[in-house]
Amino acid sequence: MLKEPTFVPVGTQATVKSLTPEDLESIGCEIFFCNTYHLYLRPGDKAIKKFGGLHEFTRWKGQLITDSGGFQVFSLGRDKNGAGKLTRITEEGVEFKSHLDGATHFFTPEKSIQIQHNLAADNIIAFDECTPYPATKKYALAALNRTHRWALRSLTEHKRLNKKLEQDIKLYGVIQGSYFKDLRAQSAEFILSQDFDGIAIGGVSVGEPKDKMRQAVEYVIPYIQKDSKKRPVHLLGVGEVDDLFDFFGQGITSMDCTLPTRMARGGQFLNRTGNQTHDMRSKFKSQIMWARFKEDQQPLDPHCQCYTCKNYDRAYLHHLFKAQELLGYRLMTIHNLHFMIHTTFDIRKALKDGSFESLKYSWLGRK
RNA sequence: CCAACGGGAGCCGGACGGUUAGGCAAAGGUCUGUAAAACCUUCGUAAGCAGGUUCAACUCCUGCCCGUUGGA
Repeated sequence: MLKEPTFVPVGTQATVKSLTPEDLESIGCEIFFCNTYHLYLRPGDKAIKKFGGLHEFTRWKGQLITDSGGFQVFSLGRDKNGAGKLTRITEEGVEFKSHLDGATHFFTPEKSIQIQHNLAADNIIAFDECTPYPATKKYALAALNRTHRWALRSLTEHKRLNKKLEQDIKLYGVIQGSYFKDLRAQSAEFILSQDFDGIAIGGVSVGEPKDKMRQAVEYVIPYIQKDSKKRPVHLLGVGEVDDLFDFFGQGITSMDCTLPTRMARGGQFLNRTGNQTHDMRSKFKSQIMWARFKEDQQPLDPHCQCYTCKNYDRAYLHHLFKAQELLGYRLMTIHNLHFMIHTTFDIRKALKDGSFESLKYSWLGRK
């Protein structure tokens, strides 16, 4: 489990795209996030179980956490370029149409937990519904209550399997409630009252404005801070640079996000000094393919100590991306993850020695 | 010298007597539990040259130029 603020890279298909476990280790990565739905479809959780689980399969020595498939209820459930929805939700569970071959699969909370035990990450997540945005209060409430029932079913199945398989996997329950203060409160109280090993906050960063996202999280902060068991709290799917400061400072212990790795593959790199702007969304990022970097001999970020910045300049990265060379993706992913993880390390340190507020202000220019 | 085919945007390229397919490249943007090495904008008023036919020519006709291939 994660006791200190931790940034969790996403490696949906049992790989953080383009990186080896050694790369991850050298970046300072302690844990990454795999996906139940994707690995169930391919190569199949049974196949991974034969190898002794994800650790053996991937050769990754650090921690792992698997998502339950709950996010795919949302992401596959929305129309994508008119391609149509791939899910159907009932009380029993969720029917998925595989994005790979269109075959129908049915996920229940029990099934998600069974798959996750087969995958055997250190930490797993209860099956939930990531409610779309915007949602009516009526729908959000119905989805919330269903997610709570699924949480209990997940918990029961999880305990049964931990005992049966003599495993010590940790289960996170997920707080939902969309953007409604009372629903978030209700969900926080319910999830916290149950015997989960960890608490997750879900249903944010699904297309809403940033201030709404921040507010939805802040609705539940008081509850998690009062948790007598002092359990770790994972914020699902959040991880822009300013989010690290906003949430790690308030008791969130971990968050995962695809953004640093996905941005890297699109040529965008994180840096502290790149943009003269107060817009947090673009303040810390630049695009290596910008014409201005064609002959730039500086590293991506002059302050960065990552492998990429210590060895290569922007002009080379610019070239690699223009030529769509694979090395570019790898070097850029190393940089962006290093940036997120080491910024998180700085936050850890600052929280311990009391300098957090000034560190945050120096980055964001606000409290 | 003869013959066939061809000549279009920075490049590739289909269609077609009337509204410039589509790519690539270029310049920007977007993304928060990865259907994502993805997606979205913008930008292209171009037709070897000279004439002709036509209300209208990238398209049809004539000549020339250039290229490829084959032949003498």
